[in-house]
This record gives sequence, structure tokens and C-alpha cells, in this order.
Amino acid sequence: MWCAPKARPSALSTTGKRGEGMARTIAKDHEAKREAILQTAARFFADHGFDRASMGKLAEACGVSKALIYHYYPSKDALLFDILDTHLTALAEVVEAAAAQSATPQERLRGLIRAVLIAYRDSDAEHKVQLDALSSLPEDKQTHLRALQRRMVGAMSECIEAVEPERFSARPELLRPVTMSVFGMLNWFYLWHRPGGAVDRDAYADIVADLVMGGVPALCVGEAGGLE
Amino acid sequence: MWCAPKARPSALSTTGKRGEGMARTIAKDHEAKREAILQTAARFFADHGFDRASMGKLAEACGVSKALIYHYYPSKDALLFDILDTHLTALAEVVEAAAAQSATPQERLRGLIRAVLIAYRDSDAEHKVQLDALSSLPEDKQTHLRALQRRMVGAMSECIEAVEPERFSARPELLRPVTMSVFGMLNWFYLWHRPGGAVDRDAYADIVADLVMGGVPALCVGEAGGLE
DNA sequence: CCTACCGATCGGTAGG
DNA sequence: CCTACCGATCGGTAGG
Repeated sequence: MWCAPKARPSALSTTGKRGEGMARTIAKDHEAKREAILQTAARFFADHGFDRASMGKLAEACGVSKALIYHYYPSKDALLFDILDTHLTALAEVVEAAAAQSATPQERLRGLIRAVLIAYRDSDAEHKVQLDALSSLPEDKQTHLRALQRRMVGAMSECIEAVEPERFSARPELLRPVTMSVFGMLNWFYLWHRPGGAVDRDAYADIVADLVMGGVPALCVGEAGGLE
Repeated sequence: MWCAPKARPSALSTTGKRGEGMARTIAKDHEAKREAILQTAARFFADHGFDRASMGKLAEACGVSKALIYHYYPSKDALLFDILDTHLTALAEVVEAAAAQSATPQERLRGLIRAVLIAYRDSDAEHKVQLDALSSLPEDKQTHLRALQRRMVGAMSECIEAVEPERFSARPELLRPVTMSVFGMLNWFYLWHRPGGAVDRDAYADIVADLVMGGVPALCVGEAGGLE
């Protein structure tokens, strides 16, 4: 991370034959600094909006120069991608682990919903950035990230289906809307939740779980739901 | 519709007309032009993101000069505000009208949910712009718009409460999270719904209504979930 | 790891 | 002297 070309001995030195000679040690705190930038950037982008947040102001918020950020990331988009990739990868793993728990379907679904909200706790910024800026990424980057989202949706979908298998085998077209309803409830949470309020994340996880588990049996089977 | 500046059947195309000899009147189509700009802008801001959408490109999409847009609106922010104010005012009126219907609480809630989704049908662009850009408006403008949102939330909240008054008087702190859950489901809809799919807006309205009306009685009052 | 810059483009406004 | 507009360009600032 710090190059000192002027101080380096010339190629005439005896070690020159071996090429680079001494291996440049990668700074011990390289990774730590990169991660610090990543986290600060997520917060900064979330607070100001990705487009309005300039790299210069971000550098200021990080307490480093703009050039340093460009030392770690080749572009603003690359920084955004790393934020979202790190976030969604962790999230997909959490969700799939919770979905693989051996328990009753009810307990597993409740645990999964709880796990998502807990995972969101320390990722409000990343979550917001995702909603704000994911679609401004180049298509191939988007494809990769949306695949991670799809893993989450798939795991949730299976857990929901397992709670009422007969109903969803009778009305399979209901599974996707119900799954998306759950994500709607969860992904909307950060917009109205105020820490310290009467309903914390665990309490809200139970509300969501109760609504879906209590509501699915009430889904009207009789009425022909809107086939176009 | 507005993307092709060559053949515009629109109200904005009077520019090229000869019309010599005609006295300049106060444009009869002034209001029509303003509304055309408003609608095109909503679509354009939704598609490209408010910050990335330049006034120049918007003018191009409208088939007019940038200066003409500034003739109607003093600033980009003023245009954004008019989009959101028009949208949210109409929405608040729709919601309050549906909430005032005389019917059983169940029918009223179902009708309200349906009314919101139908109102969203022709306002996907405005809805998206709201989520994308409302918070970038100056504070006083935000305050005015958030008051409109609060009217919607209030009407929905009352309709939900009326379905299970005893439960919510026993656990009043549940009303807000349940209300927000419903808006989460509704406001998330546009992100996954594809027109022509198996579940259209009316069908989804019924799903949401069933989930909340079936789910609220299942909300656990104590510690363990009360599913019967 | 910074200062010094660039090509381009931004939102907004001039004269006529 | 007005309203309704356009071609051209302003001073600043963006990402890099």
C-alpha cells in the first residue's frame, strides 16, 4: 500500500537478477482498512443516497483521501458491489442455515423470520443501499446479486410451504405471493421501526410469523383468485 | 409514449405549428402541457432514478426544451414535489373514502386494501419515485408529504383495529406493527409483480386481506403462539 | 497516500 | 409591454 520507488535501489543491485527481490509485504492492516472503508461507505451511501454521495465526501467521512479509496476499489460501482455482495452473501447463508434446522415447520419458519430480522439489525445501511442502488449496477453484477436474493426467497418459500403443504399443493400459485408478502413485511421494517419502541425485532418477528401462520389457513380456497 | 420526439400526438407538440398572425393567448393548453410534463417526469424519474435523471434528458424524453420545463417549474425539486404531492393527495383521498364506507369491518378492510392496490396500478412510477427521492426534498416539503402518508396510515390503522377491537384494546402496541405489515405487503408489490401473472391485483388484495384478518386472531397474547 | 487537475455534465438562467 | 418559448451558455462540481 505504500510504494517507495525513489528509495528503492536500482536494478543494478545484485538482487536485481531475481527480479523483484524482496517481496513487498502486504500491509497487515490492508484488509482491516478495506473493511473499515466498506462499512463507512455503506453507512454513508445509505444516509445520503448512492448517487448524491460523492467519493470526495465519502473520503472525508472515512478520514482518508479520495485517492486511497481508489487504491482499494477501482470505481464507485465496485465499492457498491462489494457492499452488496458481502451483505447478501452473509444473508443467504443465515437464511439457508435457519431453513435447514430440524424442528417443526412452525418453529422453523418462526426461527427463519427471526434470523432475517436479526441479520438486518446490523445491516440497516446495507439493506437501504440495496434498495436504493442495486438496479444502477451493470447487468452482470446485478445478476450475481439477484441470485443471492433468490436463494433467500427460495429458502423462505420452502419453509412457508412446509407449514401448510396441502393448501399450497391445492393452490400452488399462492406460494409466491405469500412469500413475497413476508419479505414485504420484513423489508419494510426499517422504514418505520424506531429502536427503543414498544416492539423490538424479536417481537416483530413473532408478529410476522403469527400473521403468516394464522393467515395462510384463512386464505380463501373457494374464490377463483384472479386468473387473467 | 414520449420517447420519440419525431411523431408526438401529444399536447406538447404545438411548438412547430405555424400559427402566424394568431395573437399569443394565454395558452389554453398550459395546464395540459404541465400535466404531460408531470407524467412523463414521473415515469422518467422512476426509470432512471431521480438523481441520475438530468433535466436535459427529461426534456428530450418530453420532446421539449429544457427551458420549457423551467417555464413550468422553477426547479427540479419543485417538479419532484408536484409529482409526489399530486400522487399522495389522490391516494389519501382514495384511502379515506374507502375507510369511510359503511360495511362490516371485514368488508371495509378488504375494500380498502383493494382500493390501495388499484390506486397503485396507474401510479407505479409515482410510487417508485416516492420511495427513491422523497427524502431528498427540503424538510418542509417532506413534512407536508409525510402528513399525507400519515393520513393513509391512520385510515388503514382504524380499519384494521375495527376488525378485532378487543384484541387491539388488550394489546394496543400491536396495531402499529400490524398496520405497517400491511403497508409492507402492499408497497412491496410492485417489486415482484409481473402483469399477466397468475396473481393480479385483485387476487393479491384478497391474499393480503386474508392474511391480516386470519392472522390477527392468531397473534399470540402471551409468550407461546396461540394457534388453534 | 495527497495535490492537482481532466473531460463531461450537472441544474439553472442569460438575452432576445 | 406581455406571455411563451428557444439556442446557447453560465458557474460549480461530479467521478476518476
